[in-house]
Amino acid sequence: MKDRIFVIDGSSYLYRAFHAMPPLSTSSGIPTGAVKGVTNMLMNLKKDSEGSPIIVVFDAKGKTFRNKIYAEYKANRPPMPDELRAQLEPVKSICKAIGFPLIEIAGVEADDVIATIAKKAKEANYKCVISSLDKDLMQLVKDPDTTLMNTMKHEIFNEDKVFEKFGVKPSQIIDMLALVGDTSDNIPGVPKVGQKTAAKWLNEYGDIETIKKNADSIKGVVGDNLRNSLDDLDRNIDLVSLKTDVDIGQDFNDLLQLNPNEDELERIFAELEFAPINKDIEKESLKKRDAKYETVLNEKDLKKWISKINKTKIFAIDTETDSVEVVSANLLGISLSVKECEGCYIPIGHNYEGCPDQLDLEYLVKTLGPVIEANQDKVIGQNLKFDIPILARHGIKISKFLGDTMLMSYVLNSTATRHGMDRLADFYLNYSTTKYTDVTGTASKQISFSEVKLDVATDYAAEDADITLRLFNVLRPLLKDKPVQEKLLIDLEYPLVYVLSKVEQNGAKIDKNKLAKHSEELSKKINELSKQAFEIAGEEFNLDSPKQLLEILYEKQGLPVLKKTPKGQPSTNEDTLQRLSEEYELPRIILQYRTLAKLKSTYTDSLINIENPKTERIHTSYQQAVTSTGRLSSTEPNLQNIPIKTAEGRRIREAFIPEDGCVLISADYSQIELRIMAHLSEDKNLTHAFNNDIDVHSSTASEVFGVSIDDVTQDQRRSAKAINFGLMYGMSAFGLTRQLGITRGEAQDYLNAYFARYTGVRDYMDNIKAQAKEDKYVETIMGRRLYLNEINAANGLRRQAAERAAINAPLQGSAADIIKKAMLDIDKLIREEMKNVKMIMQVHDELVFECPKGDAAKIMSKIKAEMENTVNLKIPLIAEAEIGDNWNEAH
DNA sequence: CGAACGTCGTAC
DNA sequence: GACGTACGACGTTCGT
Repeated sequence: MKDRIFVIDGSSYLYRAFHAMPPLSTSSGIPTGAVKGVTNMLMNLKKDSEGSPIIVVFDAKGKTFRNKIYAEYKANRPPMPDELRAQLEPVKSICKAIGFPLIEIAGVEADDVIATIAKKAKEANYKCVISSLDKDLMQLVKDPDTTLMNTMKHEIFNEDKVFEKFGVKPSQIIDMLALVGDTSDNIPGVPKVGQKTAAKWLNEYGDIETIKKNADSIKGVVGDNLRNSLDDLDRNIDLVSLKTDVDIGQDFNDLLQLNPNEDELERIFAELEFAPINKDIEKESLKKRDAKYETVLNEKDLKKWISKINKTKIFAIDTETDSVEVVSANLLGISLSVKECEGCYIPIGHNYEGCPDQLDLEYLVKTLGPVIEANQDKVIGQNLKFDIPILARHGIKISKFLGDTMLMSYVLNSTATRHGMDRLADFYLNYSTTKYTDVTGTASKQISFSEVKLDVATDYAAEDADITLRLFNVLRPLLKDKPVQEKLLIDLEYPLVYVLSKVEQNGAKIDKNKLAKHSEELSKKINELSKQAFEIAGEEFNLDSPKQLLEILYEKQGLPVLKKTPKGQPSTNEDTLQRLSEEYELPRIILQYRTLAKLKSTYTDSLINIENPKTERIHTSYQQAVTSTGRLSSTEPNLQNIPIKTAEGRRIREAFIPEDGCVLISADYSQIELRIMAHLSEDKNLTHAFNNDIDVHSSTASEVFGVSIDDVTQDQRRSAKAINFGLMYGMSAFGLTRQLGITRGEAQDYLNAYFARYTGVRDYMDNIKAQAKEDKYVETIMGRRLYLNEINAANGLRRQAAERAAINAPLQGSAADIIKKAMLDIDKLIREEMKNVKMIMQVHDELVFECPKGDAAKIMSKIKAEMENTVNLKIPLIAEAEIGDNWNEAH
């Protein structure tokens, strides 16, 4: 048996790439996302194939023999989207230029060509690997020398694997497909028969002929269906059986040659503005195997790397630690990379049976530390907000850096992918990284990184530095094409890394006793409520289980079903229970139970648990590259959703306290998103209200309800407030109906009245939607972009959701930009003239500080002024600040 | 037994 | 289906 040949279903690659990739395009607007995706996949396969022949097959236009058998074949296929059609020819050109033979035969489907090639390969003594997961092609695996491969996962479908996946042997695949049918090809199967049933029958009877003979012994509706479908089955078999005798128009041996045309490839890449990708993929195909990672264990090797750092223009750094807690993690090692595919790991804290001697931490800090510090403007990393403070605590101070790949990716496209390194490597480099849990294990079997053997640790850690460097080299040119976003990155996000890091490390002090006492009280009330609920229900059940709850409420108690969840279950959410509780006791108790259980589990208990034993404060982690709009998010704990609306909830805020002798200052932007709406829309009425410091909701009420501002009732103001908020979220009349408990007609009247008075807002909303449809993105005042892939989607629901996001993102995102800038400005103020002030929290439009009692009034007014002057809008920005002995008092 | 998903509820 | 952005607790389901 000779070597393998690979066969690619080009059309399926194209569709997969089209859906997997973001809608990239050239500067002139030619779509290129799918081309890039396919190119990456081809290059990847080329690398994996180790020089074996690769053949690419495309579907050609025209009716096939299947249309003769069955006129409706593929009749319901939607046409290829224009954006994809435009990328078909470039993909083919690239295939040819890379040198892959390309087959496309009019009136024959790609699957039949592939089947024919597989047969010819067999005759020529080749193994055939088909890069596809198409279930129609699975029938070919009946030959042990033919396999299918999931290229992304390097998973091979042989006979065993097919059986595992489909429950039948490859030789039974045709029969199974005939029984089940195929909605996407418009082939009707036996009604109510899916893969499971078909597999059951085939395992029992062996093949479709025997099933037909025994059709009478199959019971139930499916049995009837089968007996009614017998005529269709023969036709289906003909439809799903692949032809292996297609005239492929050329000699098989000619297909085994690679005919690359590098000049042509370069030309196409230049035309598609792919230049950097070309280089990287070429390198990629060479280097995954060749990457050289070394462990630095002695002074001589360390000196070598020090020299490399001094000579290079860019180097990547990454740290390994024994914990993810920045304030207490111990450094276990540092990895470096100065050149793609090269890297080192310098362990200092590994500790296991037989571990070689490592360099001393003190020595490392003394020798490497100054070199890193002197070369800090060459430093790049992935999420340096973690590494910089760790290094600083061990004596290596990096006070500025060249780049952070996580943030680069985030400003380029906040929604293209998540921005963890594993995802970025996959997305931008088509590289599958070694995962942390691959070397440490998971959960109960997890070991500390310090126990990971040095060779394994080196491969993992040095790869991290290497990949960071490679990512940087790919991302930097992409950013050069987007100077506004690059500026946002360098002027806002990078310096913010230091501020966030400091806020996280400052942490917030909590009154644990107070929380514990509160928790105790909650327990008692929760127990009482549970008892009451069980009494009414007549049995005990888990109040936390929506499933059990709906059985009790709707089945046993027979309450009316007012609303269902998206999955069709009767809903038990707050809204529904609220309405039910007007008439019934049980839902009212459950609502109370929920409120208290939530407070206890999510807040009191969890805050106590999460206090850091070393600092006796809680240190949240701010995520700088998570939200689509540019906001921060906060985890472990989430400090951005601490209760405020109810008195019981506010008790949690009372447990956030200052150090002895200090107070808390809370400063929050007043109506910042509405002000941005006024700024962006230049709406006369909205602008007037803000310019004259008129309460904006009262002002809106006065306009909408046509009364003088002094005559606005509480109820009118409440309605106006709902309208103002709803508008920023793209809310419809329906949403307003629910919010205010008014009729649909009334809600529509309100909205009509609003837009009649606020024409600037109306025009802004229309314009931003139109602009989004044109550009596929919207921008904030600082040029942060949110790409809206679904803004032109055929699916109305998704399209409308994207339209609402188009309205909301510039408002929410601009507010995020502004407070981020305010944080930088205030941090500067703190460093220069208020060293005794700590910034300790950010909650979207609010900043919380801790400072000595005596200076508080002065500090507060400085902070307020800084926040109000951080940007110049067409309307004034107002910050409201207060001082308190706990967060509840200060806010 | 852990990962992934669904439902619910908290914030701005 | 109908209001944007998040995180997390808890239960359930699914696959190893």
